[in-house]
Amino acid sequence: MSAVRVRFAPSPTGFFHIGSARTALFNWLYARHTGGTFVLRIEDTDKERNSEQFVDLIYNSLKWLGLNWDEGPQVGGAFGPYRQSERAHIYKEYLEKLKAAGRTYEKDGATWFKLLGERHEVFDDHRKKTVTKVKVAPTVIDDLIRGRVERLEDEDFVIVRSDGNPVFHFVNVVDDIAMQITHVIRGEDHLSNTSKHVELFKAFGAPVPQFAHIPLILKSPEMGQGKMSKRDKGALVEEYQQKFFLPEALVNYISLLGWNPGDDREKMPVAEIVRLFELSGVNQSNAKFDGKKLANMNMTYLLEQPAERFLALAREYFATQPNNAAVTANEAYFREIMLLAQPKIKSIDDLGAYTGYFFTEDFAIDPKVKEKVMAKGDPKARLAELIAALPAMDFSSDAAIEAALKALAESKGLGFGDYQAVARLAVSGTNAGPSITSLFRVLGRERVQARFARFLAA
RNA sequence: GCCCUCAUCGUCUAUCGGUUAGGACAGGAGAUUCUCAAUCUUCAAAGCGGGGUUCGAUUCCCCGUGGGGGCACCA
Repeated sequence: MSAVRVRFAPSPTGFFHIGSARTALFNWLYARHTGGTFVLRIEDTDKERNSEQFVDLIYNSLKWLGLNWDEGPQVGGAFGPYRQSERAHIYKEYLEKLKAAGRTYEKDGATWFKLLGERHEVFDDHRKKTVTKVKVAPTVIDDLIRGRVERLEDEDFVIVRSDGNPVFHFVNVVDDIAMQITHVIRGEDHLSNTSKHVELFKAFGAPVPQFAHIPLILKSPEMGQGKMSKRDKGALVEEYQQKFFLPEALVNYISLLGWNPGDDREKMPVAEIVRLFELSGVNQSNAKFDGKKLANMNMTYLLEQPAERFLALAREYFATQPNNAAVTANEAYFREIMLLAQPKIKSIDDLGAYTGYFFTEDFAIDPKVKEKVMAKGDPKARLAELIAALPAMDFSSDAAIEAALKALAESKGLGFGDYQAVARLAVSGTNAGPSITSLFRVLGRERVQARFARFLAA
């Protein structure tokens, strides 16, 4: 068996979305699993809709996801160039082969691919025009995921437009031949096109690659009906990058859309996915995208990040935030706060909201929380007692603070909770956060004291 | 309209003809806790319909139905 060569061939006509990422991932996984070659090819033949900005986005998204390519733009390879806009001479050469074989003709200024068989005219009432049908046997597609699929390809089709530009079906097949692609792994939306491609491969006398049409990713029920498109919220890889999702969490999640390891495992390191990935394990039905499950996956990854990685991500995140008080904060202070936040947040981009009050005295008091806290007992009195106790309190550790607070509560015949809620509100403006003892210790006596006083005065 | 394709909890999925149809996310309840999360326990939740084949079908076949995709001088 010859070495596996797969390709991911996006067209830079829009943003890079989850569906593209999954197609790229499955190609990459298969290449890595088999020790084959993963080729990146940019299908930029549609001059109208292409943009260099989208080309860069493809590179950036793939790199962010960790899907490195062995051949393609930026890295080169023996079958370049890897952008279709630079391969015109190759298409010309292949077109000549087809012409020489008598498989083309000119009509309306375009070049058409000629199917073999008897011709007859027929009126197509859906398209409302007369078309020429060719009497042919059905094209057989042997698909690694779908099984045997037959489709009647019975009309000649354009391969070079009247403006001289070759069309997708043609360049796609030429490139797959020229780049010696062995497995075409792509979305099921291409299954109907595949009969055209198979006929072209045969016309070139080239071996037909193995096809593997993977199921599509559909909108989640909240997003509506149909396949997920670039316009859907949450559909763009870029969004997750900007929200500082962990790329390995996204990769893990999308690997589970249409594939599974054959047992109950879901969270797996990518190396394990590579080890287990088989095309035969890819299922046939479309999957709906579930942002909640992705978010959960991201959280579980976040929880187990080593401190240094988490801190690096946190710094990257704060660097993009307009309020950069956290960026200029004392290094040790920043570190301590972030490590308190890590086990609590669901996503890196919660960090701003979750830790804001550590970095400014001008933090908001949540009115709903305030109402709730102030309704129970006599919180102002508790706060006054805390203020009185604070100067003598041992701030050296969480345990010391806890002991002091418990002693205070006990001396008044009250519970820890009677002090905790109001203290937290005064010091952070919210009811969510690290333990009150950590809050005291990290903020320090002076800040706590000042915030208590300010809260009482307000 | 024509062609292709798919069909298990709300969602992602397991099941190689015989299971109390399992797991995960989301949801409910509880435990734990100084709050909020996390965590743990627990509850609810599925074989689209109809025919076959078979001793026995979620599983195999057919027909419906429903979903998805495609039918360009887009990719």
